[in-house]
Amino acid sequence: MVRVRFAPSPTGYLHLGNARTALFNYVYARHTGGKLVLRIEDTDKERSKKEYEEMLIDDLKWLGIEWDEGPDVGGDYGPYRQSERTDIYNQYLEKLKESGHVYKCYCTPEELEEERKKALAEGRPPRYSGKCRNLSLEEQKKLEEQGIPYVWRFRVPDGETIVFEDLIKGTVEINVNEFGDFVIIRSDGSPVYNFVVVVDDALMKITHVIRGEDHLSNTPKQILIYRALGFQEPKFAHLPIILGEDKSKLSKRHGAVSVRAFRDDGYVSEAMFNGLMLLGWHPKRDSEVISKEEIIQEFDIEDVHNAPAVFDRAKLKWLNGVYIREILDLEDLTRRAIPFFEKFGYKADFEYYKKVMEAIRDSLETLMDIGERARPFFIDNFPYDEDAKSFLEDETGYKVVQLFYEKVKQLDNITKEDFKKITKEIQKELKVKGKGLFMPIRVALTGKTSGVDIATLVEVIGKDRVLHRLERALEYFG
RNA sequence: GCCCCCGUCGUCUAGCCAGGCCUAGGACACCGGCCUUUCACGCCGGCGACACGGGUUCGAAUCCCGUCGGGGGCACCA
Repeated sequence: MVRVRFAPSPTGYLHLGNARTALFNYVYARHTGGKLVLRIEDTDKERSKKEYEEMLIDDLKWLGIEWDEGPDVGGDYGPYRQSERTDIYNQYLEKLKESGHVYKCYCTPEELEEERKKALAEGRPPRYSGKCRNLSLEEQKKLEEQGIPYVWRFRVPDGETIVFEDLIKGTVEINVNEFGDFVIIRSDGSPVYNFVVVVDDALMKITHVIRGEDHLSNTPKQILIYRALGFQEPKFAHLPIILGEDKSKLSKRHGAVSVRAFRDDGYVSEAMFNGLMLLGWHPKRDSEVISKEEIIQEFDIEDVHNAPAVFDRAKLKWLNGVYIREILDLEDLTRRAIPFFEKFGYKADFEYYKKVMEAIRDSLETLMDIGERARPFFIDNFPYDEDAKSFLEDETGYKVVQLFYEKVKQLDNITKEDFKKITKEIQKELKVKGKGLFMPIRVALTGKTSGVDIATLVEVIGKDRVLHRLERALEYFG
């Protein structure tokens, strides 16, 4: 049974990179019929916040990711919040003490920082010197009597090369001399990531660790701990990181990079899911528009591309448009669009929103575009664009609108068909066609030279509002 | 500085592991055309890449070596 996990630290919104990692884990779990565990890595008290955890969960759910075990749903391997697992970590720290894999280190952060700088300046890898490695009990006692705090360091065996098979990267070899004895318990007694991640993954029976490539160089440290504790190592798969336009790791500097931001900007979750998957993975067929179900069916972790990917906003936007105009069901789409209508102050009932969405969905890329494209359906007293005025300042144009007004007035109601019939009549009577015929009407009804299909517009807004707008235009340009 | 990872159109990628089917396929973007009462949508077409240099081979995008380039990591962060 495959067991994978997504283990974010609640230090902010759900970042696109993390979202993608979560997605790959989720999809892999579903593909293999395994389980996905959500674990909150909140060992950094300085940065972790409870409200961030809720936002994180909310964003994950919105994206369509479902987990089988986690802080909110429970499970057999909890607790799923690291801050609640302190006893467990202490228990395993004891084991490491007994086996002599760890020792106390009394060096101060200042001392270490100095060593670090010196090493860097001399072109050596900045690693811990091992100064406290062989302190005698008397020496330790003496230091403790002076009230000097200590951390627990893991004793790294000298010169060993750790080799592991990464499902994406292939064989990776790293010599442990690259890093010195590393801290696993802070001076305040709290455990550090590299230690807890191993204890948790092992105890939670994680079989595949799928995470960002930025963790690649941590892996040997973790493998050392797996071995020291006698745990079986999981399989590792390191996903290439996501880059910004400038090819550096995607961060806030690159603009909106949280799932929440895209959601607020009118992106639909299906498009985010699809789009994020495309960063490093590709369906077998040519079309890149692919549903969650099909992805789950087709996905395999070993098919993940191994080079970093630049996040392509334009493509995600296009994909979002595809979902809006071709894939989502009208009713569902309308429901999701309501917050956006409201945001722009466009008030109406559901049926009306639905008609509007039907009319404009083909021209939307994001739900935010509703502000622009839906305006003619809601705003009656609009300004006339400068470049649009000429159509009504033109004598024939003005006559077209006058005649159109007369004809609409005689109808009970106006439908698309009526509109076609009327304009055809005007065409004959005034001998105008094409732009000369439609533009004056368009400008009179919307104030613009471009936008939604006019026949549809008049049918949706109805006779009274059409008349009102025409009167207003005739008066304005008369 | 050291270590690790990576290098196919501007971008995401297919192909690479099992060398010939590749005068390198698709998608986004861009450009042009068509459709259309407008914008958009849609359709059609165009532009455009195997980082470089050696080797192995009858034959290399695919295998090997080197160079260059990019990225990540080197915390009492995760």
